[in-house]
Amino acid sequence: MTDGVAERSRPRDRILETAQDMFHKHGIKGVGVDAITEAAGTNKMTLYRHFESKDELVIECLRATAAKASRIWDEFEARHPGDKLAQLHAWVQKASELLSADSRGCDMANAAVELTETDHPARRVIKELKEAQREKLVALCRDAGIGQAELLADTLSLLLEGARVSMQSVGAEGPSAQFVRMAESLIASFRAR
Amino acid sequence: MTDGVAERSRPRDRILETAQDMFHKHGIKGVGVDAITEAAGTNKMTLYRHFESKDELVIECLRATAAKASRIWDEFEARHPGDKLAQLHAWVQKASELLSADSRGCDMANAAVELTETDHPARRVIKELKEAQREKLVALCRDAGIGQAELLADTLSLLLEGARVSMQSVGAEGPSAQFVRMAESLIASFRAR
DNA sequence: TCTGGAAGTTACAGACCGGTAACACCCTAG
DNA sequence: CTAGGGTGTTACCGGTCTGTAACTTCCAGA
Repeated sequence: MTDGVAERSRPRDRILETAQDMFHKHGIKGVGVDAITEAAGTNKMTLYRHFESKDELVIECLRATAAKASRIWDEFEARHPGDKLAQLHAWVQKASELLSADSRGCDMANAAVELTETDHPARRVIKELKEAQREKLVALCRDAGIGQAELLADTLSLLLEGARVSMQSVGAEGPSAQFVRMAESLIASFRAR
Repeated sequence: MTDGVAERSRPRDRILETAQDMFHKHGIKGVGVDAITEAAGTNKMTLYRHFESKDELVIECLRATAAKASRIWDEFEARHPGDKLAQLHAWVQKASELLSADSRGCDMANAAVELTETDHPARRVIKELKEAQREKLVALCRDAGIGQAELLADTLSLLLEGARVSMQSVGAEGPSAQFVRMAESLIASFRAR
């Protein structure tokens, strides 16, 4: 049967895509490799021929997710070429849209919550990817002409991260409902300084 | 052997305390009931005589955690009786202290991330407890004489929630390092309106 | 048409999981 | 001293987990 994953792509790609989706929805420890391969229309042996372990698969999924996020940033630049302030507003808008569309939050943050072993191989990858995203937002704020760019970027980061996790515990009608308002008035106040 | 849990309390109390600690450190799905009972210096049968299932134990742990948090709020009132603004600053201070002391974040939010089944019995408890905490912070902001009390409370909530989860993915040197500064300047700007 | 590698199949190992049954023990209240 | 409830012990159930072995099937390219 088809599972939403294109049937005629290569097994490795199907596994990666299916795993991303299932890890996102059910958590990492909430999904077994058997379930992934079945949903991907393949089998366990094929998974282990392409990924040396479940942990390795998790890491590849996180990288893929980060790559998708990166493509969204490209859209900002494409839609508002050179206009960094407009891109920052677009970031807020897009973040809000993703919040409404999906209540399971950020895969990397969720993974960090689930994978508690301090030496888990995925942890350093999570940290690297999150740091890269932070750098990007700081650069965007700075290039948008904001003075305390790091502080604004970090505040926006925490707001979004908080909105994503709040969504999962109290739902969409909780504090996260006001995210856009908070972010926009924050940007305004930083621009006024 | 002793495990930090008082040896001469009742088994039920030892189990509850140990489970809280282990769920907090290693996550819910990362700890088995065997490990809990062993660390609590008792056995599985005794656990199941006091709690009808692991899920039920999880719920009791969350309630206990919320009760501890509630006691912290009592301290605010005790230390700054009647002075709600001082209590709000104390809230910021205390939040920051807890952030520094422990990088595993909020048990309820973490549980919400781990327990993805929408009908999991713990989810409604999490929602109730989180909503109660929200109410408290809103009331504190309002009683401190702040106009848009709900908005400030929700913004502070998201900042703290974000700081707690950011801590787990990027560490203490990430955006969460600026939490106090963000919170205080936010309070100041709300007071100025 | 032949061949070699990728993919599928089945079965299994070994560990862990939540939860239960049956029974022995101990300690305290009467 | 005795009875009984709380507790400890051991063994087990059925299920799930990650990961592997051995074998078969399929299909594309030479």
